[in-house]
Amino acid sequence: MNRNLRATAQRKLIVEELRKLNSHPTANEIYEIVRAKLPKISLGTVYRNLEILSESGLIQKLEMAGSQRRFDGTVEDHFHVKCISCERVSDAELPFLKEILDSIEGVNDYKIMQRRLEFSGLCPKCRNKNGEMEQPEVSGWERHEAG
Amino acid sequence: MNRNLRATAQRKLIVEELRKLNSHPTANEIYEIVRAKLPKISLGTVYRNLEILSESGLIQKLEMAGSQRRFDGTVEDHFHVKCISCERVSDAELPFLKEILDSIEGVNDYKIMQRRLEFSGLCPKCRNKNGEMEQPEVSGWERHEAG
DNA sequence: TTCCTTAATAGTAACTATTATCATTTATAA
DNA sequence: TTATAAATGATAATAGTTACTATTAAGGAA
Repeated sequence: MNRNLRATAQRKLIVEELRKLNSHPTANEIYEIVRAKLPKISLGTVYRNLEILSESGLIQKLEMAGSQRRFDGTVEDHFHVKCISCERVSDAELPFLKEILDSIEGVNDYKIMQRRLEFSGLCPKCRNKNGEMEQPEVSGWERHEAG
Repeated sequence: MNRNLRATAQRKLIVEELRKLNSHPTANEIYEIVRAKLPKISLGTVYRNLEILSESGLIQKLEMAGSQRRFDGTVEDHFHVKCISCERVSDAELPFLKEILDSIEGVNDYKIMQRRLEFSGLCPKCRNKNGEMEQPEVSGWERHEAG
């Protein structure tokens, strides 16, 4: 299943730069970073390599709900927290929870192969700026009786 | 925060049809369904209403990792399981886990406001068709020492 | 009831993130 | 050193979603 990956300059640089970061950049952010050293690299090459590299298990592809795909130079399985205000993503180590989730092998007759847990909220910086956020409320014609 | 929603035929129909289903249709699938009764409705109207209705808490917007947005006529908070083969999404009731997750109010100095748990795997139908799936393996120049 | 204001609509264009295509270049095994 | 197939850069295409705009129609006030 593992195709033979050639060690191209572009590919090596993408892995190298990604491993330097502990942020979780998007394909486009990675493109901007590697372009500093390899100005002729194309965005398509970045996308293609991020895909191939994550398929091969060399990097991790993060598909967070409702947002753009991000990538992680760290392969170890961990959870993520996303700031709903500035969109940044941090790692969350919660071994206790990881163990509980991994023990769940079946739900509704599905054979479970992946468990994804993702928190979102306000990061320390945005928490100060934003104060509190208000909740929407239901009213009017739309209310219905029972679920 | 809750704007005054007018009771248009389009809006009422979208809510009504969505509440009939226990599948989790995409915007386009909802468009096809309501078009049967309101042939002149436009896709933009469907998108706009799904957005407004979920902001108002009348329906639920599901942003599953790596896939298209889906909608749920049920507002009650619950988890989902997605089939990696046919893409269909089912509900998962796991009150035990829900309680644990809700008790987590902070991670890495983030103030947690939402917890999303999402399983994926093979649904009963696809499990029979597909048998087992293979794992990718790492090899070659790319290996690096420690994380 | 009729009128008025403004939200909502249909139709369409635009946009964003991602994938595909293809002629050319280049890593690597023979 | 050369042959070959993987990878690249440039660009077009696609999918899903959002924005725009002239027109229609809720729903409160007169």
